[in-house]
Amino acid sequence: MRVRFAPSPTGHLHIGGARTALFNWLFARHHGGAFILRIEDTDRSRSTDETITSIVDALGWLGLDWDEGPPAPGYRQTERMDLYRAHAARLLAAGRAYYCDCPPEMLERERQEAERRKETFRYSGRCRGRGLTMGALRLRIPAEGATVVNDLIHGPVTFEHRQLDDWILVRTDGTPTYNFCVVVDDVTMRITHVIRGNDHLSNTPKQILCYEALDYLVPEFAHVSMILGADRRRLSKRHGATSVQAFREAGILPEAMVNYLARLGWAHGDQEVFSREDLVELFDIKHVGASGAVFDQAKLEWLSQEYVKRLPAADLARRLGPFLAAAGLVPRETPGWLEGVVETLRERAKTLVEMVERGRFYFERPAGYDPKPAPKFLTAEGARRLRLLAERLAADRVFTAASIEAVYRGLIEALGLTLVDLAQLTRLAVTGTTASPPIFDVLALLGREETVARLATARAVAEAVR
RNA sequence: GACCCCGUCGUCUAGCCUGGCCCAGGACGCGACCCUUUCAAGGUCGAGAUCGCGGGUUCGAAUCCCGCCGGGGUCACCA
Repeated sequence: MRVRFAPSPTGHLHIGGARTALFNWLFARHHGGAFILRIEDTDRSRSTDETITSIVDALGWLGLDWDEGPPAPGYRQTERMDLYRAHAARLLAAGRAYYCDCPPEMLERERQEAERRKETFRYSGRCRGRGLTMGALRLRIPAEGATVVNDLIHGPVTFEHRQLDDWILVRTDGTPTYNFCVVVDDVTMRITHVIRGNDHLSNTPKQILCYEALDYLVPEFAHVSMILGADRRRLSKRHGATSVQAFREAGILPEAMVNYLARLGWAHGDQEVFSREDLVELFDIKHVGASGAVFDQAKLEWLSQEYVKRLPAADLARRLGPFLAAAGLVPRETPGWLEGVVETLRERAKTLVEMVERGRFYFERPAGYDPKPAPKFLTAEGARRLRLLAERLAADRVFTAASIEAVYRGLIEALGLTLVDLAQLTRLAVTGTTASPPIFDVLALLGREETVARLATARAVAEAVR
């Protein structure tokens, strides 16, 4: 079995394209077939090498590796012009295609006329029997009968031939049209299953007729539904982030993206979390739903955190690296330190970006104190407590979460306080806010010196208030 | 407009082929409570779907049949 993903490089890889790519990849891996990447860059003006690179990067990030495709030559339509020419010649020689010299203005007039009569415009077939030797090349469509697309997701879909017209294979300037390229490419790449977006379903009968005219075997088709925005309209930039790149930058984990995309339209009973191996093993194109699916960022983020929670600390720490760098934060060199930090943050971050924000205080001193709780804690009494805390912590040689806790327990005992009082005061002093991971872990990670220094700073502020 | 696709909690879905186990199950989100040094995480409970609507078949329909409505896609010498 051979499948392909054929994006046109007109921008970043879109979420919908990513899902189509994923379904193709899963299908290939599940059946031990080949996954091919082909770049549909016929429309040169809109294609750039940057966008191709961007798509390739996005697929790489998602872990969708291809068995055939770039950078090997021959997988970009612009490199395959000879193939299209040869197939066009065959069609012409076999009488399955003919030249048409109807001027565009005339066709445009007919189109408007048809529109006025509230009819679908279809080419009249004026040049069918004229035996011209130049012009645009059109495919001769049988007038009678119907073509049925046996879609793996939708079941049989019938199209009457009278709804179709003799479409253009090759333009007057000699360039092949998209629908023709697709057929030639799929056929010459020996694609057995065409899994693509639902928006191509209507084009499929035209393509099938072309396969038949070429006397080729028709592949199987599976048309995946569209991804919709909250307003149930096709997902677009208007709905916010839609490129894979954007989610990557937002710190979503790729395994979450893959898991989420797979679950969007496909299900395996009640299971929600699937490893890549699970997906490869369980994926079945027949269980892909036929209806459109609304993209739900909240659920994606939930899944992302599921992976944040279960990834090995070292792995997570490594992945956090680029995000820390982007925020201008530098982790300590101490072996295991960043892993420890990440360990305290994983239960409170859905994305790597959120993890950086929530853990910022590990890397730099608080720029200020949260104005809401500050007046409550940074008082004369607060200053006294901070002094006592700093004194006792400075004397703690081991400085582990356990030893620090002992210091706190001892002090609340002596002062007749509860742990919250001291914990929140410390949080404010050390992180700038009253929400943080378990405070003893935080202090242990910060180290004795840094902790004492931050307590001293806060104490100075508290005393100044007085 | 024509043709084609789609229509189960707000959202993703299971169930539909092979009617009864479904006065519809799970998950996200939402609410409450528990746990608790804060925030989370976790646990428990809850609200939430007359299965798009209307007919029919049947002892019985989300599941089968017919009609309708709503949403989307395609109708280019664009891809």
